[in-house]
Amino acid sequence: MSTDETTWGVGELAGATGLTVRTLHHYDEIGLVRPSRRSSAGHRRYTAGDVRRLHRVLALRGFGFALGEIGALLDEGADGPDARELLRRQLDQVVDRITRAQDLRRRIEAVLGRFEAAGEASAAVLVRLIEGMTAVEHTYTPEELERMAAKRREMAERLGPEELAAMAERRRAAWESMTPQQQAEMQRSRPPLPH
Amino acid sequence: MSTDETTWGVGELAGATGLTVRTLHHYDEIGLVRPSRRSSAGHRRYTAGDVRRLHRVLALRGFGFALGEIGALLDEGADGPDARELLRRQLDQVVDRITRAQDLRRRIEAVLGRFEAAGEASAAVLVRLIEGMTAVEHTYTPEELERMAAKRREMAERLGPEELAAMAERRRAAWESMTPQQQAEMQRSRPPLPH
DNA sequence: TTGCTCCTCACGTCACGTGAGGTGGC
DNA sequence: TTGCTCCTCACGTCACGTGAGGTGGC
Repeated sequence: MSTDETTWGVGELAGATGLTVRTLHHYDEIGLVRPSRRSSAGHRRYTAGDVRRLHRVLALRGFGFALGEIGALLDEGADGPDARELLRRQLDQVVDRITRAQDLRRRIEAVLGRFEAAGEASAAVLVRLIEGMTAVEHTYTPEELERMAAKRREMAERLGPEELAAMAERRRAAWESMTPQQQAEMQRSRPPLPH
Repeated sequence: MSTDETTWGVGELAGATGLTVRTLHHYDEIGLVRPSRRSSAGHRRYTAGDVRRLHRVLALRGFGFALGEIGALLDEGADGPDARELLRRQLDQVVDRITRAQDLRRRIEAVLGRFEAAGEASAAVLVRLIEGMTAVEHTYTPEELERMAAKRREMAERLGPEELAAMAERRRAAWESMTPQQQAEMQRSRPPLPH
């Protein structure tokens, strides 16, 4: 049995996979995908086995795993990470990402609607609109928020953007008149700010 | 008119906002929110105006803007960024994030289902399942993919995970038997891999 | 004197991007 | 000899986290 001598250069592989050469260098550096050979000039030579490993890496990467996790999954002994658990955690994270992104989307669309309704397109107007939507909401329970949201939707049909901005301004002024302790009190139920 | 002398310390403000002290230091460093004063000992003292600015920053941050964009929005002269455009771009990005996250969610759920149906819970099985789902799909048109997906769903009911893994293995072997040029040819329509 | 808060460096994170300066094969 | 690909440092990105070592007010 002689070993199969077909190997690929880093540029060929980059072209075939859509990766950059730098990315392949990186995977080599961190030990994720190492070319089994080097040419006499020190150039990386990837064997069929290396290419196979690379494609597993890319498949796993497409599922959202971190490079470290991918390495652990591919190199596992009996000790490796619990694959099932890892996958479930991935799922939880994605679901969470979806939820928060959808929430953000609704908020952006709401502001965008009011913003485009406003005659003036200045950044100041935008800031006030966003300020108005953000400031007090976290203070209330979900049910209260729902009622307020409904009320606000209703009002948005009667009031123009300027009046809404004025209201936000009043809320802001109220907030600023509080001591930090009172502010903290109002925000107690609030989780670390979204990222 | 005498200036209002009420000021807040960095710790107070951190407590009230849920930020860390380090975050406030960071915002100071990059010039986003600077305390107007320092105590004789060099401690940061935030005025009501500073606190106001901080809250605008947090409101904008909650809408997904980068700190640099927030600074530009708050400090804009007539030259500042086009707020409307910025907001629209935000929306586009979120919509895109949602789409990709939902797609990933479906793929994870599909693999998770097959994985939990499989008796063996090893990482190797997971890798093969994911490999099988990823490898060839990018080669075909959306319609072909749809047909294949239907076929696969149908087969998944008849075949066990081992057989599916064996099929993935055959696809992989076929892929590896190609030259990089042929592989590139097959992947030509494929965008840079998802991140 | 003991805690507590505050301060300023300064390196680490994650997955590479982007030059900088140089060498080898066609 | 000219291009082209390849090489190895090594700093930059983004929004902070995390000590390290030290000072000031109650």
